[in-house]
Amino acid sequence: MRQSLKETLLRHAVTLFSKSGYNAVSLRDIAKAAGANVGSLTYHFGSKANLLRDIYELHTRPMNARRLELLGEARRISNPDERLMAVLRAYVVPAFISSTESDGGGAEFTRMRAVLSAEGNPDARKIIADAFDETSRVFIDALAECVPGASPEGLIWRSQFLLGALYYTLVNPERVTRLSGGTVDGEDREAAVNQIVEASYASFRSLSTELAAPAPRIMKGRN
Amino acid sequence: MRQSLKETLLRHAVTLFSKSGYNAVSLRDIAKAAGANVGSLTYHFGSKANLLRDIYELHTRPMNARRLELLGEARRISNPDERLMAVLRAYVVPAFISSTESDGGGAEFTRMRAVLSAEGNPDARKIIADAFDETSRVFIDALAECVPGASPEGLIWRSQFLLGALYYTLVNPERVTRLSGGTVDGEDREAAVNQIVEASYASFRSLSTELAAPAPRIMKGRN
DNA sequence: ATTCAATTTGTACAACTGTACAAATTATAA
DNA sequence: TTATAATTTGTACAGTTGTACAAATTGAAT
Repeated sequence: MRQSLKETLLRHAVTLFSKSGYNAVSLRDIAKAAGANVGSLTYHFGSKANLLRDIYELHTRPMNARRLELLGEARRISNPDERLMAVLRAYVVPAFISSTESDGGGAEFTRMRAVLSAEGNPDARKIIADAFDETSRVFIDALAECVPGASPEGLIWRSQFLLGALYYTLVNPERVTRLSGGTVDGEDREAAVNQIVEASYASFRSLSTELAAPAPRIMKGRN
Repeated sequence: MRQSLKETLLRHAVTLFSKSGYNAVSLRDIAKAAGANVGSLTYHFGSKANLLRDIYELHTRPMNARRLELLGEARRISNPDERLMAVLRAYVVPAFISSTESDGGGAEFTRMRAVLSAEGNPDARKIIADAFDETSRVFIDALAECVPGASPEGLIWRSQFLLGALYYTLVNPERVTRLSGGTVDGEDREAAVNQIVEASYASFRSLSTELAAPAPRIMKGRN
C-alpha cells in the first residue's frame, strides 16, 4: 500500500489551499489534482469544513510537538542571549522546514494557515485559534525568561510581529526576490529562517532593561 | 450631491474585501451593502477585476504621497537614530491611520491589501506589485542611509518582515487581545504603530556595523 | 415641454458551487 | 467461491456566481 486515497486527497488539499485560499479552491479542484472523483471527498470527509479540520488535526500535533521538543533543548542553555536565539529558532524552524514526516508538513501547512488566517473564513477561525494559542503562550513565557525586565505588552506585540513576518515570508517570498532585483532569493527557506530569527532576536532583546553586551552575530548556513 | 453611487459602491467594496477577501465577496454582497442593484456594478466597473483595479487607483496614490511627504520630513533629521525612527513612522503611519480624505483610506485599505496578497488572487497580484514596489524601494534606500554598514540583504529581509508585521496586525488584531488575556488591546492602532516602529527600529538598527549607543526609548502616546 | 444621454433596475444566462445518493467497483473474510 | 463491507464513481440537485442586456428611471440642456 503506497498511499491511501484519503492521504492523497489531504496532501493535494493542503497544496491548493496554501496557494489560493479556502474559498477559491473547489472540491472538484482537489479531486482533479488527486486524480479522484468529487464523491470521494464527501465520502472521506463529509464536508469541506471537515476536510479542513482533518488537515489541521493531521499537522498541528506533530508540528507543535517538534516546537516544544526544540524549546526543551533551548531551555537548557544558560546564557540568556544564546537561549533567546535558540528559543526563537525552536519556534520558527518547525514552521518553515518539514520534519521527518513525509507529507508536506512544515512550510506548506504553515503557508496554508497564513492564507486562511488572512481570509478570515469562519470555518477556519475557530480551528486556528485553539490549535496554536497554547503553544504561543508557552513560547512567550520562555521568551520572557530570556529578556529580563521586558513588559508583557512588548513581548506579546513582538511575538505578533514575529508570526506576521513568518507568515508573510511564506506567502510572498517573491517580493524579496523582486525588490532585490534577483540578488536575494526569497524562496531560500534556510536564509529566511536565519533572517527572521536574527531580526526578532534584535527586536526582543531591545525590550530588556539590561542593555549590555552587543548582540552575538551567530549565523548558521549561508548568508 | 452628497456621495455618488459609484463612491458608495467603492467604499463598501473595500470594507467587504478587507473582511472576507476577494473571492468570498460576491458582487451581490457589495450591491446589497450599498443598497443598490447588481447591475450598477457592471455598469460602473465593467467587471469584478476592474472594480478592484479602481479601488487601488483610488487609494494608492494618496497613501504613497503621504508616505513620501513624511519621508521628506524625516530625511531632514540629522541624527541617524532619530531619523531611522522617523523613516519607519513615515512608512507605517499612513498605512494604519486614515489621512484627511474622508473615505476609509489607511487602515481599511491596507487591511484589504493584506488579505488580498495572502489570497494570491491573480487579479490582484499584478496590481499590488507595481503599485507599491517603487515606494518600498525608496524607503529601503532611506533606511540604508540610517543604518551605516548594513547589508542589502539584511535591509530587504527586514523590510519584508516589517510589512508582514504590519499586515498581520491589521488582519489579526484580536490575537493580541486574546493572548494577553484582554490586558492589551490589539485594535489600538496607535499602540500598534508605536510597537511596530519600536520593534523594527531595533531590528534595523542591529544591522549597523557601528553598534554604539543604546536605543533611545521614545514612545509617544500611551503605553 | 422635449429631446437625448446617463444612470439604475430587473431579469436572464451559463458556469460553477457543496452536497447527497444510487450504482459500480474493489477489497476482505468465510 | 461467496457474501459482506469498504470504497469509488457518476450523476443529480438546489443555490450562487459573474456577466450581459433590455427596460425603466433620472438628469440636463434646449
